[in-house]
Amino acid sequence: MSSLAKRTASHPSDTTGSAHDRVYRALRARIMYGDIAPGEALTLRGIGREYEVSMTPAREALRRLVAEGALSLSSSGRVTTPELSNERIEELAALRALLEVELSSRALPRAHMALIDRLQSINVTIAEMVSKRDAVGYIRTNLEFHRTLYLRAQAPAMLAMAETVWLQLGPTMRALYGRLRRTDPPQNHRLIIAALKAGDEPGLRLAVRSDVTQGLRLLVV
Amino acid sequence: MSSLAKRTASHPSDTTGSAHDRVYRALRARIMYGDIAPGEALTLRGIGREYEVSMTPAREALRRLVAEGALSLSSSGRVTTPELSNERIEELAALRALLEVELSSRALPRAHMALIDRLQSINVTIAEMVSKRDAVGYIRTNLEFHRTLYLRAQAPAMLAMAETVWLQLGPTMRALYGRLRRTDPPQNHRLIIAALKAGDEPGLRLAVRSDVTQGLRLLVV
DNA sequence: GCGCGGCATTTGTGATCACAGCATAGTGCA
DNA sequence: TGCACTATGCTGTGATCACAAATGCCGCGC
Repeated sequence: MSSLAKRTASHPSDTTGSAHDRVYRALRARIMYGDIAPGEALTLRGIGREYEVSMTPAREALRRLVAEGALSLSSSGRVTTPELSNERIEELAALRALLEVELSSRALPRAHMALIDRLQSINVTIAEMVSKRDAVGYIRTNLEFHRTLYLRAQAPAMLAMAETVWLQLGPTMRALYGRLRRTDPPQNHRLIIAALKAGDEPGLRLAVRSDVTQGLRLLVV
Repeated sequence: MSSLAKRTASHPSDTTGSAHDRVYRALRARIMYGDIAPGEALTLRGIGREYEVSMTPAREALRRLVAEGALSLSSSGRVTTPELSNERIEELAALRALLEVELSSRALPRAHMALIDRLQSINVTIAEMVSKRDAVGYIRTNLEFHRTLYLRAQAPAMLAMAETVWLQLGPTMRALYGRLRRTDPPQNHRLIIAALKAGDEPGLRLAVRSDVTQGLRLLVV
């Protein structure tokens, strides 16, 4: 409901590229950052109306997101944002651990001071989001922290897979960060930065695994 | 060329489901099993003519495959099967190792005798494909071996990711198995089966890693 | 023989439409 | 008052068309 209003207001009117791609990017960001609740239905004509395109580009954007696992397709062709089972959440968490530990490990030898500064600055923004109770902003900035680190791994295919997992967890993540009350500082992020500074690979792997796993553990009811 | 003729002849006319899904499944199988050479171009109208559908389902099938990384999209919208760089091949091989070692490890405690028998029988078929010099059949049966094992891991999201990697490597695989001349028995598969029988997890991880990595090493020119 | 410019064809994109299936709300009956 | 059924609207599917851009080809000039 509120997301509908926000959505229309906050459209940056990104007119670059083709229509279906514009719709795709907009929806992808909204899903990955938890702006859409699990179980919400998306219709072709609704999307088309919202982004001022016809059904054709809306359909392409939706099907692409379905192909990436960001949306689920009912047997009758209806598209909704998925409600994940506990087993699926655990599996996706395991995938995050597997992929992101490897990515961080590959990024470690290339981590200069400039990168660490950048990560620390992102951490400050995360703390702001926490204090503002901005769930979407929190998720977005948190993932930006991870992406910034993993970009140094020079492994585009692996990073793409990790982002696909984030996308699948997006709608569920919102439920998580609504649940955690305490204004916790990103403690695991500090451990990650410390391990990067020290060049401590085992420590880095452990810190990344903890950061990725721990939040999602709250989700498993 | 020859694949064009074979394609038309070997269509099992799978009429189940919607048109775009039928086209998608057919193309996906052909790509994954190396029936299409790297760099080959696919056109909307061409696919439509070939599978007797209009441009709309053809476009959906192609875009879905592009979303999964099975096909690459040029800046002008042209769709071709990708020609992978060495870095990309190495990265995908690393992904295969990462995912499939984990999958096999999860499958190990659930591996009954029936599964092992099944794997051995698939191995026999692989040997037949090798002796028949049937590259597509070899790749298909080889992947069936892996899929049969990983299905026991009860990790659908992880298996889907592994299959996505197979899909991305598909067109390149054909070039590989055209290159290896010797009629080698699937030695690593024997090691995998032996480790399964013995319940030897470290041995299993090593055998899977070797099997996945070794073939692709030949590809890196 | 080789390179370059212009044209015809092919290609992807997006809009629109007809149609069939599904969901839901409303109605009638017990 | 409760429930079953029907009908209306809504949804996805696939075909077709108009359009613009890019490709590839052919011939001309050097």
